[in-house]
This record gives sequence, structure tokens and C-alpha cells, in this order.
Amino acid sequence: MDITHILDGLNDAQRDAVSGTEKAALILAGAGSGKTRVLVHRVAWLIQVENVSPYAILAVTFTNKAAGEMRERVQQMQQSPVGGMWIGTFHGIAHRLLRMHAQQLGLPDAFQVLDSDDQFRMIKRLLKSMNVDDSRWPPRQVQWYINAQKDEGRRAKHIAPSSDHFEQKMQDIYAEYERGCIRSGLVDFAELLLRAHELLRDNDEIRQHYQQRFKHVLVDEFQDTNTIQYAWLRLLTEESENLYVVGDDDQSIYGWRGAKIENIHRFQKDYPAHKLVKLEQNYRSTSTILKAANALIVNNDGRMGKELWTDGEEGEPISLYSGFNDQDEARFVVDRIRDWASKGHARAEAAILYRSNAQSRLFEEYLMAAGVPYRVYGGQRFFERLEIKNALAYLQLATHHENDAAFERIVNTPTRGLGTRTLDIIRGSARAEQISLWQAAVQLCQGDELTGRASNALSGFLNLIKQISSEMAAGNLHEQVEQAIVRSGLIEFHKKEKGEKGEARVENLEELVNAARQFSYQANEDDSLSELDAFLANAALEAGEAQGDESEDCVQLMTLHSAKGLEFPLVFMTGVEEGLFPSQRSVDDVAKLEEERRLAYVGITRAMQQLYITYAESRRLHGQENYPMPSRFIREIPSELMQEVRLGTKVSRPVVNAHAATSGLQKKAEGGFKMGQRVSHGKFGEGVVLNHEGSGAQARVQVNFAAVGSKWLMLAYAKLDKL
DNA sequence: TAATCAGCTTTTTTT
DNA sequence: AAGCTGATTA
Repeated sequence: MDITHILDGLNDAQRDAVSGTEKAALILAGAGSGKTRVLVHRVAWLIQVENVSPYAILAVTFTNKAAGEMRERVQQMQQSPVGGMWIGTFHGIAHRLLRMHAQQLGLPDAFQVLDSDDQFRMIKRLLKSMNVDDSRWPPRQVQWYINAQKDEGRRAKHIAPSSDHFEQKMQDIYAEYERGCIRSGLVDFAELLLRAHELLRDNDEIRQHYQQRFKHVLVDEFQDTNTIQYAWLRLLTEESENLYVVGDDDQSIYGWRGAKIENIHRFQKDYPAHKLVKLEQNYRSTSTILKAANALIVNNDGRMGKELWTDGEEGEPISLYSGFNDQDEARFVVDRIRDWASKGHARAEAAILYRSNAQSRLFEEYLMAAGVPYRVYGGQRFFERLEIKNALAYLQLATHHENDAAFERIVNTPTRGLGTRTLDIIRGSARAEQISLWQAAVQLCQGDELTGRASNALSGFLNLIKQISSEMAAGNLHEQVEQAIVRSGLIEFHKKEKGEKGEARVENLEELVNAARQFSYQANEDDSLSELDAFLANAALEAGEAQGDESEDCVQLMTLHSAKGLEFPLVFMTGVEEGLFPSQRSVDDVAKLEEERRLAYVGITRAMQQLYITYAESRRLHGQENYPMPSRFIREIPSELMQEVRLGTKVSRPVVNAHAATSGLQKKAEGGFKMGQRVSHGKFGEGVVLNHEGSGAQARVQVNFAAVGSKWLMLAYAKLDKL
């Protein structure tokens, strides 16, 4: 067997990782160290060298993009087809398992996937019907609570009753939510994972079947796994112990979403015979950039320990720019990008990274003004658009009458005279009798509880859905979709909307028909769905691209989070200020602060050739002027790696003391109350000056008092003593 | 039912 | 600042 093509072109560590014979393996893959390459070559190694059948391999990723890329590259390396191999996202694979074993799980065959928007709406309705005070239990928070429980593998019935009223109410809502989902045949994202776990845990035969089938399980981005995902992997591999995980503890940035970086440590305990390989050679960035990244990340505790290096060039120093304000920062960045493009580089090689989405606006304004094309990542996805979700709801309700989420969404869209009163009656009746909204509506139409007008409107709606339903028996997928859209009246509804919005929505609906035409799905031996159900599931599990036109040469704008996994020759890491990055909510919690630092690490390591770090001395945030300090992360980068770019001149000088010289703390308010000044007030006690505005008799300062919180005080009246 | 207004909140995001 | 919600009004 000629194995040279599998190992050729790999460095020693990569070869070690690809060809390991130990059962389990933990590959700590630093940024830009060829992680995907190792995974793909490992699969090839298993199949071609160890003669493992593709049928016995399961490869799991987090995003559809990563799964698609991996499938493509595996197929490229493989001379023979790899049809039997499972490659997919955690959620995609869980969905597949649930479909195949719906009966054992007590799920309806045609259960529907609830995306987070559906889930949110469902929770809102639930709170209303339970008469819960949604200012004490805001739907967002309830949603967060439920998902967090599920991510930890906890069912409502498993949670011990609480003496705390707030907590207990959360539990009650969770229990009620579960009942509602079951009644309507709905499964949310977290539920997919939870059910997949329970399936293996509670069914010996099924567990053994998959344990025997998947002799090799490979996981990408392992540091992002949550509790339930890890438990599932554990069940699947407890026999074979062949769990091959690739990840980077330094790039764990999803802790706030339930990812457990501790899983890496648990892995080391649970798979004692594992092989550990560190991939530290970086093929992406200059050594200057890597030195900066290394110096920053050593400030975190409890790391697995890794140091990136390259045999490439030292490259340019990192440029540090201190904007006079946020607009100046944006202007500077856009100027640099025009420079870059004028030297013949592609605009698409430049990326502007920021901590929060709100920051994109200014950059967009300045890019637009300068006529530089750009693309913002992370907007709304195609299948998440309102008009698309409405159209899909028609399809869902037509095929699955019990789907309450779909019923609620379209019962009065387009408006057909079914107001709050009628709907409350339907909801009340459904709730009282524990039946679906559809069934309740059918009963009410026959009874005499409704006024004639409401009854007419409602039966009109029911008949419309039935009609769409019967028409859908025939025709292929795109005809079914088109038929439903036309019948629903959604096109006319959106055409009536004023402005370009309605037009765009009509276009999107037409695009949906197109998407259906292009959708291809073959039911295979262990996985059969109607084409329509497959299309609907796909819409929920893969929401599509945020923006369509990738063709043009565009500057790339995105949050630091969405930049993970990408690389750009020219990177601007912007808004690097205390309170913004690290965000205000992270500064007094070590764990959160370390996650912010990892985010900065991710940002720095996106850059291939040139990295700019920018911050503003003054920034408008939530409509208020702020004077932030430069981020502590700047201080953690050795100054010899940076040069400060000065405004207006081409001369740049080394960074000497960027922090003291440019700190917002230096700005003085009226009366000498600068920010950060500790003061004492006769009534409120001691505090710290946070902000100031106005001058003369109008001068005010904002003081955060230890005892009473923050207050705005007029300097002319308040007696403040400096401490 | 639609339109308008005051009040409130404000990271990060995939599935 | 901006977007969303709830309430009020036409």
C-alpha cells in the first residue's frame, strides 16, 4: 500500500497525528496549523491504510460549512466513493438518528424542527397562556434557561423542586413547554441533542448497534462541545474508545453558549490511553503576529499550553492606531483599505473585525461614502426571513395540522379578520382540552361559541389549509411550494407593503420556489422522508447564507466570533477598548475575561501579513459619549512588536507608552473631576466618577456610588469631595 | 386593523 | 441611536 500521498507534505507533528495507532487522540491544533488537513488525512489513513470501512466512520462538526468542506476534501482524497461514511453537524446527525428511531423515542414520524425564532415565539405564547408576568420572566431569559437545562441534559422532571419562587416558576414553564412541544410534534435544537443522547442511553440494542457500527468517531472544534454533546460522544465510543478529537483550548469562545472547555480535561481522564499531539507550527501568519498572539494568551490560566511558531518571515510590525473618536477610527481604517486596494490588492483580502455588531454601522457609512464595496457577515439568513418563515409555515401546517407554531404564525397572516379575541378563544379551548390549535379551531367552527364573522373567517382559513394540503398530494417539490405561496395570498400581502421592503419580500418568495427547485434529496436505506419534509428540515437546520453576492471583490466586515476559522492578509481589529473589548459584562469575572482574551487571540491570529489594532478615545455608544481606556489586551502585547501610527503624517514611531499617553482618564471635566476620580458625597457616600458632560453651570458628572449605584449630579449643586 | 408614540434595553451565534 | 414592545388612538 502506497501511503506516501497521505503523509507527504505534512510536518512531523501532523504526520504523528494522522498516523497514530492509539485508540483515542487529542489533537491540539493551534490557529493556522492545518487542522482540517489533519482531520481529512486521518480519514484517508483509516480507510486506505487501516482498511477501515467508510461505513464505520463518523465525523462530527459544528457548522454546515465545516461539514461540507470536510466531505468535499475527504471525497477528493478518496478514489472510491465514501457513501457509507457519516459526516455532519451534531444537530444534523442527531436529526438523522431521531428520524430513524422516532418510534422508540415516542416521536411522531413527521416531527418538525423548531428554530430559535420559532422557539422564542412559542415561549412567548406559552407565558401568555400561563399568565406569567413576562417582566419577571422575560421570554428571552426563559428561552435561555430552557436551552441551558437541555444542554446540561436535564429534563424538567429531573430538576429538584426549588423553594425559590423565581426558579420554581422557570421549572414550571419548562415543564409546560415540553408538553407543548410534544403535543405539536416539535423538536427544538437542544432537544435534538438531548433526544439523541437519551436514545443511546436508554436503548441497549440501539446503543450497541451504533457502538459497533461507528468504530471511529472524529470531532472537529472539540473545545466547543457542550455537556450533552460530550456525553453523547462518550456513549457512542465507550466500547471502542476510538474517539479522535481536534480542537484548541485557546480558541474556545462559546462558553456563554454552553460550550465546556473542561471537556478537554474530561477527555484526558475518560480516555486514559489517548495520544496527545500539539500542532504548533503555523502556516498563516508572520512571526511578529504569532509573537503577539502568544504573548497575549499566556495571561490565561489553566491552558493546555501551546506556542505558535513559523519558519516564515518576521513581517511588518503590528500597527496601533488611536482614533480621536469612533468616526476617526472608521475613517482611518477605510483610508488604509483604499491604500491597500490602490496597490493592486484585492479588497476581499481585508477584514474589519469588531466585538459587537453595532460597530459595523460606522464602517459601513464610511465605506459607502468612499464607494468601497463591502460585505457584512452575520446578517439575517435566507430561511430566517419573515416572509420565508411565513411561507414555510403554510407548508408545515398543510402537511402537519398539529403544528401549533405554524398555526400561530399564519392564522392571521395575511390578515383575514381573526383578531385577538378569536385567537384567545381558540388558545383557551386548546389549552383546556389539551389539543392542538388546529383541532380546537375545527371544534369551534362547528360549535356556536364564535361570532358568525369570526367563525366564517376561521373556517375560511381551515379550508384554505385543507385545500393547499390536497393540492400538495400531486406535483413535485417546487410546484408544491409555489402552489402554497400563491394560495396563501402572501404575494399580494407583501406587494401591498409600501417601500422597497415589500418588493424585496416578493422577490424572496420567488427565490424560495427557486430554492425548492434546486433542492435535491434522495431518501436512502436508513433515512426516508418526503421530499417536502426534507426541505423543511433543511430550512431549519441550514438557514442558508446571510448574503448572496459573493462574486464582487468586497471588504469583509464581521464580528470576531464569526471570524473564527477564517484568515485574511490584512486585518483590522477595531474598538479595542475597555468596556467594549473586553466587554463591560466580562470585566469582573475571571472566566469571562479569559474568554474575551481568547477572542482577542482569535482576532490576532486571523491576520496573515498585516494587523492593525485600533481604538478610539471617544466613542458614541447607546447614544452617549464615552471615553474608554485602551484595552488591557493592547498592554499585553509587547510594545516592540507594535508601532503607533500617527494621524496626518506618514511617520510612525515605536509605541513607547501608549497607555498613559492616550488614556481617556486624562480628560478633565469641569472642576477637575476626571473620570476614575474617587469622590465622596454627603448623602450617597463614596463613589467613582464614570462620565461627565456640559460645562459651567450645566456641568454634570456621573458617579457610581458604592451604596446607591450610579447617579448624574449637577456640579453646581452637588457637593463632591475628592478622595 | 393599522398607525403612531412613549418607554425600555442594549455582546458574542450556530444549530 | 435604534429597534422593539405595549398601549393608545384613528
